[in-house]
Amino acid sequence: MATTTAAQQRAQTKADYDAFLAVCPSHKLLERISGKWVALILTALGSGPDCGGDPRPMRYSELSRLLAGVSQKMLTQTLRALERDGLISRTVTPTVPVTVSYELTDLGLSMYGLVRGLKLWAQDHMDDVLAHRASYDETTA
Amino acid sequence: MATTTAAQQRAQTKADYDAFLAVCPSHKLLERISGKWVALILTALGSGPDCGGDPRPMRYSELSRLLAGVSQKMLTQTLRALERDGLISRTVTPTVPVTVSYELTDLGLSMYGLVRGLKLWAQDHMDDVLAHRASYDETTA
DNA sequence: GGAAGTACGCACCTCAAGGTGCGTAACACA
DNA sequence: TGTGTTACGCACCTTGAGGTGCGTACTTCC
Repeated sequence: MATTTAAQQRAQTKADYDAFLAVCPSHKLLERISGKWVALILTALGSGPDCGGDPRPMRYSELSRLLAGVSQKMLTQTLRALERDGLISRTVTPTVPVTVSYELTDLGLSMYGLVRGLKLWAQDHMDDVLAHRASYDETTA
Repeated sequence: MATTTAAQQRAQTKADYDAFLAVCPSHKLLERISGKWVALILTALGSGPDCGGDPRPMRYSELSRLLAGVSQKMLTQTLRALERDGLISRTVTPTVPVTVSYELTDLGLSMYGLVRGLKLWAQDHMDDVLAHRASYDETTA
């Protein structure tokens, strides 16, 4: 058959789209930023422990205490991933027990700006969203 | 024992933090926006099929063809969730085969602005990130 | 008469993100 | 002697987001 069926056509289109998604920069950004602890870490490093100050380097144990819910494994894993992407820098000081501190790079600071934008939008509009959600559930139930 | 041990103290702090995360608006926003197809749908409805135009209502089948990778189940599920949150509106026209069209609400349009911000950042900085990632992998391997 | 479109619902399955728990080497403090 | 801290590595396990496939009720086109 020289003619392609509609099904074949759809499969091809879908494959093309998947390939597009695999290289799409926006998609990769969402993958990074949507990690469960990424935004929390960026915010901590970008605005200090009180979430209202200036960017400041922090130690591993300090982050661990601040983000009390994070497991050590996930904290390490997330920090490594952010360092890999050039968003934070890792500094080891060989004191008696080793001291490791993490700091936002310029690129990381720029991404923190994005996260802060998300936070501001959430503060402004998220209660609207939750109100809609509640009323939807009410009328549907 | 009247004194709390260090372990008990940590457990309490972690419980408090988990409770905080459960109601944190920013966290809820991230949960919504990081769905695999959410940003794609918002972008489609917010800037037309060519990703460069104006907001425009679209039919279910039109979205399905545009986002060629999405399964019918996920498309329906995501649209429902967005409708539940008051971000899009669903309109049913009882033609011969039913016609359903989806459109951004004002709230959804506002969230689309956020997504567009993410897209612009990605276009500007994501190759930096990927470059860092590649060089990190190179020196580590 | 078989294929295709319209907008889904439902049941089942996979896979990876994230969590849990244990071990470390060297030291301080009680 | 035992508990705590520092910054992890490693092995195992759970959970849920997302995917796959099938069915529908009606119609139109080739």
